[in-house]
Amino acid sequence: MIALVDCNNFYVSCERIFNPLLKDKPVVVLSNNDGCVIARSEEAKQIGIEMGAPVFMMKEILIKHKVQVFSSNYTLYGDLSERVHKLLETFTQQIENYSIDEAFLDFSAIKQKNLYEYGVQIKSKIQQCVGIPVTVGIAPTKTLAKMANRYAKKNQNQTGVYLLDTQEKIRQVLTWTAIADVWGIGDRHSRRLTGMGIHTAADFVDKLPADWIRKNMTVTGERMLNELKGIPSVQWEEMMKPKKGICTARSFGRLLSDKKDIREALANYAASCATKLREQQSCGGTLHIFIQTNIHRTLDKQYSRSITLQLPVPTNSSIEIIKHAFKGLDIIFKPGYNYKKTGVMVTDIVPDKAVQFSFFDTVNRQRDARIMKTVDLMNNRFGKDTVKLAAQGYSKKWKLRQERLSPCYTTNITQVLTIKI
DNA sequence: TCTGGGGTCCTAGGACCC
DNA sequence: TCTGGGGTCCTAGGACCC
Repeated sequence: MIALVDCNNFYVSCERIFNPLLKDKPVVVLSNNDGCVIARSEEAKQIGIEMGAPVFMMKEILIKHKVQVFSSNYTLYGDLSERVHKLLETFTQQIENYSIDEAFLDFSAIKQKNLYEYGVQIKSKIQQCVGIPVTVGIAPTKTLAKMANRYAKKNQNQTGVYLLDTQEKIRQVLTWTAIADVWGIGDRHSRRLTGMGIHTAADFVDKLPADWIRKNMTVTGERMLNELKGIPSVQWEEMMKPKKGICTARSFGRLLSDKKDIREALANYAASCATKLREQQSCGGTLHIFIQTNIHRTLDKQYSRSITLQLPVPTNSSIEIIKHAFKGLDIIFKPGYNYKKTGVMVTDIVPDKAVQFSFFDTVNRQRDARIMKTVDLMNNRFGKDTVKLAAQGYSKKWKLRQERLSPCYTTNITQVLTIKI
């Protein structure tokens, strides 16, 4: 059996740990730049705030119901996520950290007979040690575990733990689950399927021939069908695989037209990509740089362009990646536009131990690697960007709007001390 | 005035090889 | 009337996830 442990309204729950007054009140957390709603408490869901809704369209309802609003604080959420995952590791050896707020646990080696009880133990342990409420769904496959989890969440009479261990229970939940809510069914497929009279997961299993699914929904659809029938078909990914693409891109807090400012933003995003590469001990061989105006401002002149640069030698040095990013920007930047966003994507990623050097290389790579290692060491100890390249600048005209940011309670010592005083 | 930021996998079709 | 039979690699685009 497989369990899916999912943190309830994760970002909101994180904010609540350190601010108990938020309990029982409608709370939302916003996307970068305070643009959209990306997490909602139960109370916020009930008054009709939709996932992904732009904040400026929700203003009235937010004020009317005195909704507590927070900018997203990924430093805080990341740290709490790590604590939850660490704790889960004490329950089973085989664990897949699926996302910031979810993990799959393989129960096949668990001795305890009563898996429902085991689920309850997990739930209370995380509540007690981290303070985050979670829901546990247990079933024979990942897809069914997802479904069991959702069932436990949506049914008030459930305890937050649901065990799908008999054919009758599986049947019941398949009938209860709308096709659009099946893991792996997105907007496109759900519209197509409901148009054909497939409304529930049970319809999908009963009414569609396997070869139709294979033909129209590729092998992914076929796997889903198996999973719903109780045959495990989705791969188990124990180890974190190194990323094949790394991207840092942000909308600016306001529109920018000065190339200097965009350069500075781009330098920071490039440095961030380089840091992520070093974290996973990789180097990137290809760089994609892009800039774009704000597509929502229909009256503005629009421009968007990207460029792909082949690096002479794969690298993870911030110095080099920033240099090449600037070269790309020089080619694609056009003056006279209001820019909204820029970004860097790195692909053709290889392990840093397997870099193919060039006979004609002019870069002192050993020296740069030592510099980067030292910079990382200092930044890990004293905080992000304690040491950075001059090109990353200080003006920060591009920086995010974060008007309602909570403190980094668990990672910033000075901040925490200040709060205590 | 204001609309997020990351990722993955799969397939079809083209270009090329012997 | 008949027009080979394997392969590989790459890219763009679609669909999905959180």
